[in-house]
Amino acid sequence: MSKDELKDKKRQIEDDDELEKKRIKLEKKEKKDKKKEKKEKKEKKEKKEKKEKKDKKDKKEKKDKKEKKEKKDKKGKKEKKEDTENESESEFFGLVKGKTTAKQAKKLEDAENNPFTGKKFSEKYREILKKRRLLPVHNYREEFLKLIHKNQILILVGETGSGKTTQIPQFLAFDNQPHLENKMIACTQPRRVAAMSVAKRVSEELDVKLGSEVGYSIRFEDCTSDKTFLKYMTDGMLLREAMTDPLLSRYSAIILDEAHERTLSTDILMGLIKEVAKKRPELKIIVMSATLDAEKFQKYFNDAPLLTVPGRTYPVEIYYTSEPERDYLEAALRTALQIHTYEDPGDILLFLTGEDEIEDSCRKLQAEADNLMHSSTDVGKLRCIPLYSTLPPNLQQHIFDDPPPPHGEKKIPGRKIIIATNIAETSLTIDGIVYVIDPGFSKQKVYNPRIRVESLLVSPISRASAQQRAGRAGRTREGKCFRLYTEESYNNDLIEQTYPEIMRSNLGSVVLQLKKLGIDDLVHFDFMDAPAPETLMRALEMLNYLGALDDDGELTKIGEYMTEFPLEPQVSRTLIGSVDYSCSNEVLTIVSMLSAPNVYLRPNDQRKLADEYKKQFAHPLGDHISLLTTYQEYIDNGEDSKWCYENFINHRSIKSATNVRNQLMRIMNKIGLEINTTEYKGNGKYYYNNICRALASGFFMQVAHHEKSGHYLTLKDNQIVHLHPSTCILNKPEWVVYNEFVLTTRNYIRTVTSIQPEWLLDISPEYFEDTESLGNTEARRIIERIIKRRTN
DNA sequence: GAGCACTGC
Repeated sequence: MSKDELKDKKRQIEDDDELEKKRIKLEKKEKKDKKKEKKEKKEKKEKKEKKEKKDKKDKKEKKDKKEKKEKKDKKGKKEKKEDTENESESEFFGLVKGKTTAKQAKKLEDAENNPFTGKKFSEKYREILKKRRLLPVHNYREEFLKLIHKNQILILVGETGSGKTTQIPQFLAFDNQPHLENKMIACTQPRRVAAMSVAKRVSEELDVKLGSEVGYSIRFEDCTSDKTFLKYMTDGMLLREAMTDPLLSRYSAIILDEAHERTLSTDILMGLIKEVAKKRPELKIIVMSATLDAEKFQKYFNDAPLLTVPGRTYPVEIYYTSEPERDYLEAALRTALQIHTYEDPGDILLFLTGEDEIEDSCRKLQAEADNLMHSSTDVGKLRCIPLYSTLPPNLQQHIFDDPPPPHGEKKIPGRKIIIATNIAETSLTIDGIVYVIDPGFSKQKVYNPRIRVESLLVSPISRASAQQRAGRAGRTREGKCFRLYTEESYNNDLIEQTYPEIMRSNLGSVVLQLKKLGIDDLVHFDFMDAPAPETLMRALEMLNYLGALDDDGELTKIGEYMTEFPLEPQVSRTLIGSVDYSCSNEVLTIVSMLSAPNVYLRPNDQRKLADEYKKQFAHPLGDHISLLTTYQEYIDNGEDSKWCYENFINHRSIKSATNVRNQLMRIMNKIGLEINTTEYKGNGKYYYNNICRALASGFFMQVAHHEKSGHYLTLKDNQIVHLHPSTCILNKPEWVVYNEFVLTTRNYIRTVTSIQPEWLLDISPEYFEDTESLGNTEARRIIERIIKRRTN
């Protein structure tokens, strides 16, 4: 095991390097291609550029006109007919914007030259085109066009394999012709990889280079140019853009894909876009979803029409248990062995809830299956493969391995079983799965606004999830899904849809974003599903204490700054505050480390050793300083992957911290926040003191006091908490700030740093001066004593 | 003396 893991680790590092190399190669290649193209296209380009310049001028004029008009419209609510008339004048090979037909588009697609580039179509293009036309969505092109001509908003439901994500934006491009107006079509995705890979695919389908006419935009990477008219992006990225351009004026159309996933960003975007639609009647909006929950979307978007496109999947037979299962783990493993013994060849996908559970089950099942194989000549080999997000990518790759070869004299074929978290329900599709085992549970985030704690709870899944899971069995041929609950339970106990994230989260950053978007009345904001009022109140209250909102609920200067950072409010407040404590350079590092996934590796069989290595970074003041030291050591050692490996540091994680750090630093420069540092003298007392004060300046609402009774109590909520065992703090300091409250077997506070109570009163007198709210605690009496001393 | 469903800016 240990050797394997070490190997895997090495491989992981190598993989990273290889990726880097590949990327460089690609970049080089792209440069070469560019040169070639340049030669070939010089003449054409020049002509085109002239034309484009002209067009741009025209467009600018139009824009100006438009803006003027919009202003007028605001005042007098004049009709906007003229606008659309102007735009329909621009022509695209005889296709009139907003009036095109599928036949016309087909003709352009079949032409000699690419209508978007003027370049001759490649052979590859024609091959792909043939396949594209076999996609189910293709039969609905005309219908789609008719609907989008007549309506501003369209709901489109397409099951897996319909081709909606790749085709619909292209269908729209021929009709909407954003390139003629220097505008873009945006298509949002909940995940980065999806945005990247779909953009790549579509650029091939349109026979253009990725990043030119078709591009993508995700955090840390903007792969677009001024030619781009079709942009795939993460939903969070579009939301970011909306903060500086609330009318989304760069876009002529917006497609929200995977809307059924109801991420925080999609939900906010939906509310926002509904508003923008009123102000921009020419903006086209398509909301795409995979489930049959379309009615809700229709209703929300003022009874928008619905287009349903069938998918291309195979039927899946569903089996329920006749009695409820007491122990879903035991039942899952039993079912897996039964399938392996009695069912036809085909791989299995088993859904469990978390890393530990998966690793345990893998071991158990592997042992039992091996036993079975040795004791019976009718059973083949079973290979168990774990899958969860924190698994290194090279280990994740095993899910694509071939099943084990036939075994024994009877040549019984082998089978693989993938034991996965919810990652296999949304993010990753695995082909070749024929059997799905669904115990009906997943870990879900829940938020308790009363004690302001988010935690993960194993909870029953929704019917929509159950359907999604079952569907995983029918991607390559007919499959079977074994649900480890009764049919009655499915119908009566499971909820229809998982509650959207917005109803299960701390809304601090959401509220801040909405304020920045100019939404003043949050309580009456048109959410598709409104969050609990108490959650909103908690968020407003917190932002007020942080100084991001004034007492009237208006965004302050500090609040403005905070919205610039892709960070939780407490964290961005800390970063801004650190400038005043002359340590923004160090705090920048700390918050970047907090943003990255845990950097400390702890391989199962080397835990003690790993802990020993971690101690070299430990600092008596607390874990935040340890993070700082770790990062500084990493930099001092040349950002070396070997050094990481030898010191049990996750290279990928710490590399992502450097990425985040660079981004945050750019933002600080942009808004004019100084990057400063306190001179390190002697034992560094002032240096560290300032850092701890800065931490308290953002996290003063997350303070715990070590009471004489021996345990820590959080201030205000008076929860009994324990220092998380991963902490580097040995002597329990009397006062601490914590980064995270984690609720597992006990209440833990994680990533903890020692502070002084006097600081708290300096930082936020209004939060602490109301000492009654601190409860009947020692902490309260100490605070009261300090106040008294100060007034004297 | 223990964990971390999954994402995103």
